Amino acid sequence: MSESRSRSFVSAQMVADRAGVSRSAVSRTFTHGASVSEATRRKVLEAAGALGYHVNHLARGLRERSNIVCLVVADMTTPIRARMVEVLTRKLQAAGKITMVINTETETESVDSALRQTLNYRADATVVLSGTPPASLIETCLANGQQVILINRDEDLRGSSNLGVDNAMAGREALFLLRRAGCRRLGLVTSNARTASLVERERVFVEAARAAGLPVAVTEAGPTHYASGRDAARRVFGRSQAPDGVFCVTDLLALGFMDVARHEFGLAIPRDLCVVGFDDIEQAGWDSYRLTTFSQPLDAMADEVVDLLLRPAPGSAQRRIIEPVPVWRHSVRPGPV
Amino acid sequence: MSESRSRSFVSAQMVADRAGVSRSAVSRTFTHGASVSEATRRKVLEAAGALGYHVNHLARGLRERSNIVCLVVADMTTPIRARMVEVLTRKLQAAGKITMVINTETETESVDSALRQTLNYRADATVVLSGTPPASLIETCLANGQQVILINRDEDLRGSSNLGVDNAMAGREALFLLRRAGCRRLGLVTSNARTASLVERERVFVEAARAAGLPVAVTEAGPTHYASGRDAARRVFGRSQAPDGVFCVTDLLALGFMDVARHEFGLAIPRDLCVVGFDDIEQAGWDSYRLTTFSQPLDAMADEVVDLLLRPAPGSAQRRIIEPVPVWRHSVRPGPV
DNA sequence: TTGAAAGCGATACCAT
DNA sequence: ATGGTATCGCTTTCAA
Repeated sequence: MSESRSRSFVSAQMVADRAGVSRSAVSRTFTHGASVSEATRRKVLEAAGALGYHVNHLARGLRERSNIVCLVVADMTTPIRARMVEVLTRKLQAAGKITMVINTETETESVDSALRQTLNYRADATVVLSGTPPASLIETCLANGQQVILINRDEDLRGSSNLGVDNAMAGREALFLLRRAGCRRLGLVTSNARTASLVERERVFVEAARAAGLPVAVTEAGPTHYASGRDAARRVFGRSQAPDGVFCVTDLLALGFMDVARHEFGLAIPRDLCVVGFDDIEQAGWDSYRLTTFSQPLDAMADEVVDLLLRPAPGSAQRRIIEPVPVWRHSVRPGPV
Repeated sequence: MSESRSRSFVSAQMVADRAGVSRSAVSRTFTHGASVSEATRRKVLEAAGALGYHVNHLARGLRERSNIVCLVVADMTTPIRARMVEVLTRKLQAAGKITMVINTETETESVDSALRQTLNYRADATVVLSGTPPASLIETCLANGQQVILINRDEDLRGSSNLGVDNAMAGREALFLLRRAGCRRLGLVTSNARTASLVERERVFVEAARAAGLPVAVTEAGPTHYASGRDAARRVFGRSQAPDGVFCVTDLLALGFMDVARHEFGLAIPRDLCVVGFDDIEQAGWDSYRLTTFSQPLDAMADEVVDLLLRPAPGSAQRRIIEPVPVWRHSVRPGPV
């Protein structure tokens, strides 16, 4: 009867009518591990197929978990972020979750409204890749039984789970690499984003260098992009005392830095200049760059997120640090010239 | 009372109880353009704030549109795809929609299950960026009142709206550029993906060249990635008759191609070799490449998608072709040597 | 195994 | 302007 109207979703009731069974039978057929006779099951499946029935997860989510996970992210076109989104959506999907992406566009824009959306859609969890959510809102998410997972945020907000890479290690290791290459005049290039991760890499690198008696010229460029790396290089090599070893806190910065150093100042890498990056984006491996850098173990991080989601005890908010892995390529000499 | 239990979402009823009004009043307060007295409104808002209430969009979606849009996409880490996803999520969000991302991982993997998810969550529309959905499923989506928008798919499936760039124009223009540069031995590099877009660019380029009396050596590499461009270059320059003008159907292919041509075969670009790409990914503009290419008008495409969604007459499935815009950089000479 | 019925949370319609 | 009620589609008791 009512199926003829089309142009609207088909419900379990319609399937039940057509199959000549009760609405409950239909529900059971699609609920894993429910008891239905083979005969009923077949009838239901047949009717469902004919009608094009699909279980309404919205309605299902009314009573239990929605299986929705929100991803709050800015700067999605950045290679590293794109990879994070890809890995997360893929692994979440494999775990039976569906991902809602909330694009906060700029790091500064309020994550606030994003968190609210997350609440509106009754997401089981929110994964924050960008920005700093206000503590009060996190409180609200938690109070509503929603998990909050912060990635590379380091803000250490109570109740939220934190996941990040060991930035200190990267800072120390970068210094080690440059010193081993015999670099004497060190430089550090960072962006004006000043996120906790970036600041930490800078701090450790500079402090370790200072401890070794090597001062570091710090250059703060614009946003964490290729163009900022270029700008930084122009500034750095315009000065009298140009560095011969530079740690760029991000691959994108490093790539822009290298291009200007080479094409505008005629520097040979790694002969005249050694460069270390961070992230190991795909482009870092391209023949024109062959950048020595640190790879973020994205798979491991995504696995951890899924694990956190599936874990029965969400109360135990924790902080997990994952080690980045050094990737030696050719932008740093293996030893002094 | 019940608010103390926490660990569960707060409902309109709780807010109503606390504010001492009816559940309807709460609903009205949050429905745009409903009539509530200022006094009631204030009481509701106050209670809602205290309780941390957020309208349940899942429940709302039970009766009317869900405002969910599904994005079916593979190969998300690819710069062009990442940008598409970014633009779409951003513009959809601005239009009051929320985006669900379904990662189909590989072009070949069944878009089938993705479409089903879309149906499960009662998405108002599905935007397909990758893969070829089976016609029958599209049928089902449409029958359920869901819009289907295919981007750069060209499969021309009945009922779905199609959006794409003018690949023929790019093929023709690429040839024009290379001929003007005085190239005599033409080459074309494509991937084994053989999507409609890629095939079309190839077809038009080759046919136009043939018409002009210039044969084209076609090289089909692996997937549409940087590594495939490198492989192609190795194959192409290993042969006796190396080309002096090449159209790579994708920037990623072009970049890999350029790197090998330069670093492994010592070719100077554009002196010894001219290269044209397609997509205008960010890296194409980097100093190491300065690739002449065509830019996909992603903003316009996203606007069109939003427009399609908001349009009252979804019955009129249409096909919109948008012109890519040539981006002249330095991988092609302005004239003969 | 099966069907009837009670929610889940919100909105639209109807009276008031 | 306000409150009561039906309804959306599903899952889950509870009886039979």
